[in-house]
Amino acid sequence: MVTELGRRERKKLQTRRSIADAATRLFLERGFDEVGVKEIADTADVSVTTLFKHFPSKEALLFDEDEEQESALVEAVRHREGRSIPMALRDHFVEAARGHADHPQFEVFQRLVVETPALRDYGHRMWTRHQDALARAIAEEVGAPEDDVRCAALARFALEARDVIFDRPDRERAADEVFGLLELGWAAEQQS
Amino acid sequence: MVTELGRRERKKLQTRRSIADAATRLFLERGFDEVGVKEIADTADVSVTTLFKHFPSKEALLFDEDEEQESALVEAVRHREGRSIPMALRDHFVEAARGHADHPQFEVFQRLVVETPALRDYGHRMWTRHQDALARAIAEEVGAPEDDVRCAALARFALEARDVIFDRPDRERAADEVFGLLELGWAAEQQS
DNA sequence: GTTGAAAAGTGCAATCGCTACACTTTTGGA
DNA sequence: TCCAAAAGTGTAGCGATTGCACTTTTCAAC
Repeated sequence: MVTELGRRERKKLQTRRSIADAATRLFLERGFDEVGVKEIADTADVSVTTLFKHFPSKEALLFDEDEEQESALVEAVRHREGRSIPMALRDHFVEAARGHADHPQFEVFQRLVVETPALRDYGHRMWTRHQDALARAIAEEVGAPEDDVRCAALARFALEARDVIFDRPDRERAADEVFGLLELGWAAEQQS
Repeated sequence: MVTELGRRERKKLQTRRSIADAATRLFLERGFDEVGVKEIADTADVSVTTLFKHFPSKEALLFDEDEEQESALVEAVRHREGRSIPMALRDHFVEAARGHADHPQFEVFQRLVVETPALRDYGHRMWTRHQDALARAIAEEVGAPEDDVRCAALARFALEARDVIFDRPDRERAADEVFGLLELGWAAEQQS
């Protein structure tokens, strides 16, 4: 079902992109706190009002399109080929980290986020938004009630694990240890 | 070493208290977003400048003095009388919840925090600040290096556990399940 | 094709949290 | 007694965000 979007939608997406692009470029060049929304709007050749019609906050300008992340998490739990759920999630994170290692832009992006408190917080909040979706996927996978506590906890822990692992030198080993912590407790009282 | 603080310190603490009290009262009466810092300052009979000399942000007005929480966490890990660390933390949370159940003011306070995104976020950020201290205490307890990954992960998970448990009807059972998830994985590869 | 309503964009004024600045008052100790 | 540090004040201002009234563009029904 390819939704052949008309000129209107196309233009809308276009201005949205041009705003996000301008913001990302300026932020990377000079730092989040050193760039005002006015300047971003000017660079993208739109009004400040328009900018805020497209994005709910200054921080949101940098975190665009993370719907893929959520579905990727859910997929990781679903198609896991015999592995336990914690191990499947571990692999998912490790692979994602490897994927990012390719693009050198990502390194700079991460650096900016980590070093700017406002962005660090916003990013973390966006990330943990996936908790419910992930918990539901896990529950469905093991036939538990949708709001099972253990599933919710595992989802939350897995999402938090990313940050714990992130600032370690050897991330792969860190991932092993952190998810290893969840593995046994999860296996007990659980069929898969 | 009782620090006999002089008139100056006493007055400072006094204005600080009167600001915090005014803020708390107004927030509880009308909601966080419905009260401006100007009004709080006026109520406490100080200038806005003075208010911000005592508190770093509007949110901080409600979360005063949580240094006790950190030491309580560390103590829970230290004096645990044979229990495993996850179980000691579980008990600590359950007891804390029971203690709060006594004061009915606390119910209202919690309600305000949970229902106000800005406060929810701020509270969570303050809470997770304890991660490092807790992780160090755990590491010291089991003789692991100060920055051990498993210790850091257990600390983070335990702190996050509070929120997972909070909105469940039967918090005690929820605590059992959530910390049970950590128990086995922690016990493996660990002497205590 | 024309037209009319919805959607996209604009510019301005205002709110609100927060900070810098220059200033007065208070206070504790030498 | 006196002085430097600390506490407090008022104003002016910044920057993100919103509401409002407005113009322009676009789509679709007629």
